[in-house]
Amino acid sequence: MARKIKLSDIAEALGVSTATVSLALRDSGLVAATTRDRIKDFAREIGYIYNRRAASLRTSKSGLVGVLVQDIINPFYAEVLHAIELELDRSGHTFLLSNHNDDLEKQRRGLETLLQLGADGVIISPAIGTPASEIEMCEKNGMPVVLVARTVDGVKVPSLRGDDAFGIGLATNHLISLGHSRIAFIGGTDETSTGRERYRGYRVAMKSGGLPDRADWRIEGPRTKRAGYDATEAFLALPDRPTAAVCWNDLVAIGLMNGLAHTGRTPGVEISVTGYDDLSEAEIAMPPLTTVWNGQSVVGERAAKALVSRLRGLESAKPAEMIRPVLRVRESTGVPPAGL
Amino acid sequence: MARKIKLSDIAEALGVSTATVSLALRDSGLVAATTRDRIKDFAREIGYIYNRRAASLRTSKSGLVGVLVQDIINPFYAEVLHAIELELDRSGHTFLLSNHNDDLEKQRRGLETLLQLGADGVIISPAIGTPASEIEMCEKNGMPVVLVARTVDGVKVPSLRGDDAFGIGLATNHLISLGHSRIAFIGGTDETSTGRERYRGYRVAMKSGGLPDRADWRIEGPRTKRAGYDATEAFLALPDRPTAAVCWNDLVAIGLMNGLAHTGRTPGVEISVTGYDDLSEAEIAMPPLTTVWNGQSVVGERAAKALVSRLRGLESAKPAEMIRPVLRVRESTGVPPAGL
DNA sequence: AAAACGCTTTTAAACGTTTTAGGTCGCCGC
DNA sequence: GCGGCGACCTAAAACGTTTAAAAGCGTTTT
Repeated sequence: MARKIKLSDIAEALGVSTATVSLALRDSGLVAATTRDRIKDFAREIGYIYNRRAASLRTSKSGLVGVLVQDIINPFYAEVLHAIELELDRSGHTFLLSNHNDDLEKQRRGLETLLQLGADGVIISPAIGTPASEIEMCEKNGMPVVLVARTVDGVKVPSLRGDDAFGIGLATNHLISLGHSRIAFIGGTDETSTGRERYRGYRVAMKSGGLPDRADWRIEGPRTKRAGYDATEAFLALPDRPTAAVCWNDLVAIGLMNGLAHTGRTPGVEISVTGYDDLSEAEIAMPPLTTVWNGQSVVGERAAKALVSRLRGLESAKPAEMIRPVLRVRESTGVPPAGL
Repeated sequence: MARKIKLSDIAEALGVSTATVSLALRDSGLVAATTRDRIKDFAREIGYIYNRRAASLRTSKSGLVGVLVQDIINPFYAEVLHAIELELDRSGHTFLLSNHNDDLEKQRRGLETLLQLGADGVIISPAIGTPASEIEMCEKNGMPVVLVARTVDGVKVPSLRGDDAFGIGLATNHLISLGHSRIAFIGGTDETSTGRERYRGYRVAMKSGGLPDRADWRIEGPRTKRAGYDATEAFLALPDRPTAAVCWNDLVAIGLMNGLAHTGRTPGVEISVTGYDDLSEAEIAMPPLTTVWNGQSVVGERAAKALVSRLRGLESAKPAEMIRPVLRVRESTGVPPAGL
């Protein structure tokens, strides 16, 4: 590979100064149109590559936005990310993706790397147990933060997420109105803000429906298909076996439905199951899954917009915003089997 | 936010030169242990943040590695990415993820951004129709490339992928040995190297089993669950309806199985279905999916290793490497129904 | 004739590191 | 008392941009 071409090479070849070249390449009105075209044509011709590190050293803007989530494999995040990417593309930012797997140390390293790279801002779904100080550290160093999907107590940065308690309430009430009275809650953990909200939503709905919210009908666990599948046995062994299960998310629900099917039971007939998120997969699951749309596209889009507006210096008006979830009734829920 | 702290701030406060600080922070043996500790302690105390842009401007090493794939939502890539990340982490590189959705223009922008950022190298699963010149452009500009999952004709960079023709042969032969003679091929496209290889593998297996490889038993399409689901109708309407389907990947296979289930058929009994990839999901699908492990973890790991060794200046010995796939027999395949 | 003006271009400093090529100092052996 | 050595430290240039300030220049105004 030949030595890298730089502004001064162009300047020299064309008999102008680097300042002119720099301005011309950025379409500044300060340089004459003919000069500009001559410079741009020549630059293209010799394959000049703009050096962002040098530029950003000078301007202290990098055009980079970090995005840190728990797990990029989770389709919920994948949908959020897709929306974020679309929006950041539009505003000319490059996005730098990483996952932290709920590992605080890994998250810290990720944020530090972003700081070192001079990222203009970061959108993060914080790991379990993230202290407010971690977020403040970023802000203090001039890297604005926007939170998605989860929140951190005691931090005053924009935060975009679905109204989990309300959403789970929709699913629970739907089951109650079908006639179920024994309803389990499967998957997830109380360690996240999301977790506490969802479980709370379930308990509130149960209580306000005059039903027991028995702690022994709660099965905690990871938030994957595999976890839902693995919970099947525990679910079937529950005391006064419930006739329905409110699942943490669609993945758990689909895993559970597969598990039930493997034991010869038909989800939606013998056992009703609800999911959460409304992944694109929910509709074609077997049976199609009753679930709650969690606004992932809206969350992603607004988060990106909130960050971009902070970058432009317009402090975002609303520090936190809740997206209202929507119930999607399909075939995984039905009336409880006769004779209970 | 206060002005950013830099080396010279530390140097000044401690009455040493920036050179000493720079060396000390990087644990150079050139500075006395006591000085080093004093500097490092002070740096930590005042919250110094290393400026990588400035450093890399000087060293022309960025520590960044770009990873460009078709679609991060696809769990196949997700598993490859996971392996890559693990490996790059180990070698101290930061990875910069992007997807191109098989859009050549988007891929070009992605590569250009990486070049501008001074990425040390890139691991890419090239978009459909990527010309060799695109890859060469990167190489020419000092950014080494490693290909994963797909390859580009006429390019001499390391390339890591599964042996698709062989793998699909395993699945097809498995069906033939169960007694199936009418076998469809569902999903994918001939536009990628992978596509051509898989279809070729199917045809070779059919022919060598003495069976017809009818072109009208091929249903092309996207490589998603939804596409598999949507192909159900077309599959059921195929002339001399096949008793089995070799699917492009697990996603298509699971979609098809769900589709078949929705029409009241039992996959694995009335219709045998094979997948490809052996995603973690395959095992808990309903029914558990017979599929072919595509070596995604191995592909990712070796790709990262190949790139790292190129970065270290040891040109990788083998330019292309094929991972040998493995058949995993589960319950989605069985003997054809009696009376055909 | 000088001043003012508009348009275009240039000069030169700055951004925060790394690294080369010394410099200083104390000590040793003579 | 000097040369040499080792250990530690530093001055200064370099990396490739951007940008504030200034300058050049041809025309017009005063």
